[in-house]
Amino acid sequence: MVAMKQARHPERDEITLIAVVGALSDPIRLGLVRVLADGRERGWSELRAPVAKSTLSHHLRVLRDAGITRTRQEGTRCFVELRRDDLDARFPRLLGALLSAADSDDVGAAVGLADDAPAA
Amino acid sequence: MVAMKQARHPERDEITLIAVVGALSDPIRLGLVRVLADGRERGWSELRAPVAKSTLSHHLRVLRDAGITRTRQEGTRCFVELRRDDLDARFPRLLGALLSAADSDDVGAAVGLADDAPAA
DNA sequence: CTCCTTGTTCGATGTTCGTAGAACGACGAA
DNA sequence: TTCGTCGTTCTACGAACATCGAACAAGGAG
Repeated sequence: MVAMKQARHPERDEITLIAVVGALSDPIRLGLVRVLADGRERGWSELRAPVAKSTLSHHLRVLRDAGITRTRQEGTRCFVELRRDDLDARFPRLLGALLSAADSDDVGAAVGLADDAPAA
Repeated sequence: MVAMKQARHPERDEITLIAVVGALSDPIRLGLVRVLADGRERGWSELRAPVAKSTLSHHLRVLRDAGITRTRQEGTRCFVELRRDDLDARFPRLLGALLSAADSDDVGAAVGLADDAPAA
């Protein structure tokens, strides 16, 4: 797994609003964030999205580059989690308001968890 | 002024989160929203943005189409205002959190008011 | 009526984005 | 070692987007 060369995790202070909002303006990515909203760390394979795996990898990279998620590697598996603390520190109430709004609109409903994943 | 043929104002219930977030992922548009955040209605000529007038017209249309602003015509002049009530009703706390975040990042600082415009 | 101002629309251009498939590298299992 | 799995990167393509200048239409001012 070519070792994630370029994909850095921005520091908390490097997170910009435009990058965050831009990343969340896509239904798939917002759906992924909704799935991660319970704070639980998820493996790639638990995530279900109606796109090719290369596309999913791309979306997860955009989220990571924007500072919205953190990725951890363990052997060949990768895990993602929401950087809720950093986001709340940087932009108070933004993530909460966004998630509430996403729930009421049911944005990214096509994104979900695999059947064998632990429930929220 | 070809009478704004196609640019409709979506009803409150037609406003979607994705359209709102997508519209606000551009620094110029977010800057415009910041300028309008005081609730005051502004004329086109009061708005200062580092883009050509046709581009400004485009950005204002995107905001209008997303349901973020309302445009009123008076003779040849146009006026914009924020649809704060509708946005707050549709997505509680979202606009406030977004504006606070935009202030802390000083997003769209290049957008402002003309010198002769009434102060905020 | 004749300008002048104002904002929209059109056409064009260059860029970014979402998407997919193929090839690759790293790890684990047999 | 030989596979098979997993995720990334490369490459490519169409769509969407930001931008501008020019042309245009509707009013207002003279």
